[in-house]
Amino acid sequence: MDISLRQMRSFVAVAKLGSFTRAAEFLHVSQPTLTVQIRRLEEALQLKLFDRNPRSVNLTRVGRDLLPSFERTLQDLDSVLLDVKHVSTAQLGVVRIAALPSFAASLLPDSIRHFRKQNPGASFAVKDVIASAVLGLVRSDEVDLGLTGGNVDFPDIEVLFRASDEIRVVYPKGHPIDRFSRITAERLAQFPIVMMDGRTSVRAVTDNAFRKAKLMPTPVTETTQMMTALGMVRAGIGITLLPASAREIAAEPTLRARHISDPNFSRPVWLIKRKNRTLPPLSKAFADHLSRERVSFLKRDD
Amino acid sequence: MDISLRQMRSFVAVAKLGSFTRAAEFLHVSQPTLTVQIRRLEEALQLKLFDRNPRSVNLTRVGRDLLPSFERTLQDLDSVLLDVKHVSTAQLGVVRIAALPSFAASLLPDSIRHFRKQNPGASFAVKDVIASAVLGLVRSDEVDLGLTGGNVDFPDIEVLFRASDEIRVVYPKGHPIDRFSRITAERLAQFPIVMMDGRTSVRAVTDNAFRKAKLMPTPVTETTQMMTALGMVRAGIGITLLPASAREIAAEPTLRARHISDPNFSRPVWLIKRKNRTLPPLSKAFADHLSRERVSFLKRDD
DNA sequence: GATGTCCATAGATAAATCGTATGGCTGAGA
DNA sequence: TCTCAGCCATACGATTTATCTATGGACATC
Repeated sequence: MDISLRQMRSFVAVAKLGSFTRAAEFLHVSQPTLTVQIRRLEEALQLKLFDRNPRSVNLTRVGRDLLPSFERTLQDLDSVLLDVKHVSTAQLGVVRIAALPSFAASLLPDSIRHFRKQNPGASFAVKDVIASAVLGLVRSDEVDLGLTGGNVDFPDIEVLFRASDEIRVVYPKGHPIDRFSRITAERLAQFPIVMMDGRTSVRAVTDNAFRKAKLMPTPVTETTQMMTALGMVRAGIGITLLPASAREIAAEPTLRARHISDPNFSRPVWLIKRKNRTLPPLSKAFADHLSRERVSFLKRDD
Repeated sequence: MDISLRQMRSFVAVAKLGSFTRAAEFLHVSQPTLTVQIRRLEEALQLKLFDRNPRSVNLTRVGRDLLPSFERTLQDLDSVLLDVKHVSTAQLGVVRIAALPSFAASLLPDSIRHFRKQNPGASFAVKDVIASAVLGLVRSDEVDLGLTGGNVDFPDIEVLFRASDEIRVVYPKGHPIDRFSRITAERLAQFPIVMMDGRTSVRAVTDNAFRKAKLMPTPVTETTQMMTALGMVRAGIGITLLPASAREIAAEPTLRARHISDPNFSRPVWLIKRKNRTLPPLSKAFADHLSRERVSFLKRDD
């Protein structure tokens, strides 16, 4: 014989209201229902909980001792269930997302701001890590979503959304390249280029684009940070190639960033999750939000 | 739609064992039962809790977040229910009892010691107060049992047990009264008597006994404490009249205590409870214990 | 491609729950 | 003392819920 939550709620109601009839009203059930519930509870506990008289209902001492425990248990449970309700209706939750540092700095902040306008109960846990770490965090369920570039073609990874982050050429105003109306890989190769370090995903993309165009431009300098590359460009050392999403470009008002007429100069942006894993409602909502959102510097690949 | 404790237990079992089949074994139910329980729970919460694959069952993130709450709630409840079980089987509990100070010092300590030999889980809350306070504490449910003398004939008071505490005469060895084989009220009245204070229940009994015998013995001294009366007797000031239950008599090895051949020299001892109130199992057991127990200085009035 | 493992589904049966109608007890008031 | 009102307990039929057995379907392994 086991006890039920309904029995516990019935017990608390009768104890607090001191009457089966009033408790029945309160719980929207008939009075005999409560009689049976309490009797079953007493049978299960093998304890008399109430002393009944036609005139009054009184807790026995063991009933009185038991009341606070049951009450606390029910309150705890109800507060958990209320939280659950908010989670299930996507009113509350933590969106755990791993992203490449460039996306974490450019794409995510505005998206999160917009999303939180409509979902004030959303909080975010953003991990800005390199591409392989994004995959690792997604695989180990430490994050719900991953925002990354590179290869994501794995059997345990599902792509929710794909876009392109265009790689642009950045040069000082008045630079000779500015006179071309269309800028191609060949044109770029004619100028000294400040290139990103070989381990960065940007460099992987540009190297690949030049290889496809059968060109081998020589880097005049290599930098790890985009900010450093821009400093070089400002100083007139050369031009550079940076993703459109890079916020750093805006920090240098004397520089111009322009589109390159070559589809290879773009890196893919993937929103991924672990395959066969259900997203929390709020994370799902954020994923949908990202998919719907038109980000100026991203090209949608639908 | 409401959730049930069984659903919660099913959820925890499946989550911890990572398998519907193993959880079903563990809970001694069939596997489809668990499938249905979990589905119902998910419907009630409007949340997917598990990602099912034919090869593995994994908690979703919301499921993972929910698990500790449910687990804690169930553990709390189980520990309460375990306590309840011990209480219901009279293995555990607090016996709350109000008693006249004389009974609290004489009758109760040995009874409690014997009772605790058989019921090691019993603890006691003893209030030693005057008779009217005993009634008050019983009426207000602050104690389960009352041990008192005097009048207990009230409609809201139930007598569980009645005995008599014999009033004995106490005198120094070799005192002239010692030569009588039977001691009557008349014999007592021939000697100077150290009497208890008029407000004590002992004095009420002896006054009444002498009045019934149409005697008016004059007190040579009045004392409030039994110990003081005994000191007077030891010093040869007179004889005194004390209840057989008085432990103080044993402290004076040069004194003798003897029965008085007059049924009026005894005070009633009542074990009472509030009428229409169920006793906790352990308090009930103690009341039964008191009723069964043969106390040397108490005469049972069955 | 066959097989085994595991979860989901379907249908039948047993159990529990609930509401209506009714009975029984107690205390207040005539 | 009697009657009545108020309140809880009981009985019974209807509905819902829980459970089991049998079986289907998906995926991984060999």
